[in-house]
Amino acid sequence: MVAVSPHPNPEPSTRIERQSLHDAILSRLRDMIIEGHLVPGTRINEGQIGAQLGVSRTPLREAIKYLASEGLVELVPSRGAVVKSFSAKEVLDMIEVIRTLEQFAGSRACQIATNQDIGRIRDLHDEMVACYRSGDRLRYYKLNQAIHSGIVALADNAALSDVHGMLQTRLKRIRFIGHEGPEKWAKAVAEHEEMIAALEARDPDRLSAILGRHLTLAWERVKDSLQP
Amino acid sequence: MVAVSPHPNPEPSTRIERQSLHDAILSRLRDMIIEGHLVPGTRINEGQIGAQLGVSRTPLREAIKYLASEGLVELVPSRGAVVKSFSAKEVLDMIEVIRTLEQFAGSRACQIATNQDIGRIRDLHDEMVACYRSGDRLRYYKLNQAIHSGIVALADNAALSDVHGMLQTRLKRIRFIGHEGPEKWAKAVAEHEEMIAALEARDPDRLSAILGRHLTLAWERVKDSLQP
DNA sequence: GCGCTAAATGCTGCATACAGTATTCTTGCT
DNA sequence: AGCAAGAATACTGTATGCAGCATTTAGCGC
Repeated sequence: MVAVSPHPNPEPSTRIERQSLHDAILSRLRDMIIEGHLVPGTRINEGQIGAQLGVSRTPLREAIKYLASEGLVELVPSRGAVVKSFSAKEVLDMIEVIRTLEQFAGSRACQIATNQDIGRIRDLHDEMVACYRSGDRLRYYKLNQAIHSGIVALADNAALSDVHGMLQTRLKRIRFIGHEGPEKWAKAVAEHEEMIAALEARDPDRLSAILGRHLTLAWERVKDSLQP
Repeated sequence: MVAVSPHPNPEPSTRIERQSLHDAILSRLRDMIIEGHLVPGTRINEGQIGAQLGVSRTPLREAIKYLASEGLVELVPSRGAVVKSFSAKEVLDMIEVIRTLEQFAGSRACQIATNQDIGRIRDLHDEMVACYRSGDRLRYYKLNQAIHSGIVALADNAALSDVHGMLQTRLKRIRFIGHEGPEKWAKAVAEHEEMIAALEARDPDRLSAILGRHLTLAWERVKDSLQP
């Protein structure tokens, strides 16, 4: 059983030719993992995926090595790459590191962000709230991520954005699955509102506290859908 | 000018055949970067390095992609990989993230580490002090790193160890160069002693404070040898 | 029918070959 | 001599081929 895609032979529809092939393969693979087309625990068949993407195994293997360093796949000697599957503890660990990073970022942001920077986050937030009201979950999800990345970016620390982005990417698949009930969703939106307010008030302690709570909620949202 | 190695033709002495070729190439490349044989800013000539290592370009390129994700090299389209060079701000940013991570790790360690775990860190510390007294800088340096990684490991958080290790790796080259004067070195050793004491006392606040100071010292130690 | 062994298949890991692009060198001009 | 344009070289990016290992399948004995 390979189960690489729900569509066994879905025409090589999504061929690749834009920009750098490496980057293109990379994002396609990431998407396939995040969206669940590549199920955790399954081996990546280079021949098959290569054919599906319309590239030879060489650049595909290079992209896989990159993903391995990102932690999305695991390299098993003589058996190629396996889509990494995360235990509940591993997910919790990631969330706790993200919490730490975002709290640090938030404090910095309160110090150095310009009003304009904060305004841009507020705009994203307003847009996200609109998606919440209209029930547009996918766009909500994207904007949610953008806000968190945005706050981290306000800290103006490349290494911070790097590691935060890496952990976010690892979690994307988990978050992508989880669909919270209406109460938790409402709570999440309310917390976001508080976050933005604390940021606008440039109150690092308040921002830190609310970010902490928010990530605890994120954990509660996904924890039940995970293996021990 | 390529300037890949100080020795233009140093016999292909260090051929590779052990374990997984991928891992072997990876650590060789990391060493070459950390030890300065591959100077920041220079392009990596796949043919030359491949010949030097005794492997073809294919697995070498795969390893390079891995290093790119680790942030040790940068991929430039149609020009291959360039050894990443870090500005002073980037280094400072990394150190601040490491500080945040280690403080989080330290707090956790105070809560969950066993006495035996802490004892092992103490042993490393004692060994390091011995190297300090005997002036064995290289071993001191290695043990220093091991202690910091060890404290992070005590937090029992894989994601934390991951990102901490990644940033440590990026900084290794910088640290490798910096040779502090006797006063700063003595100060560093004294701080380490305090760190271990705080850990043994399981006092997270004290440990956090000393870790913070220690990393500030690390910054002061290297900042002058960096470009703006 | 069940388990074991051996052949056959499939896949990974590495090397090589080739095409396209950047870089360097050369040549001719001012 | 200095500069520009074109040729020659060198290197990267991708595909393909082949050897070795893993897995599956077929055959055989019990």
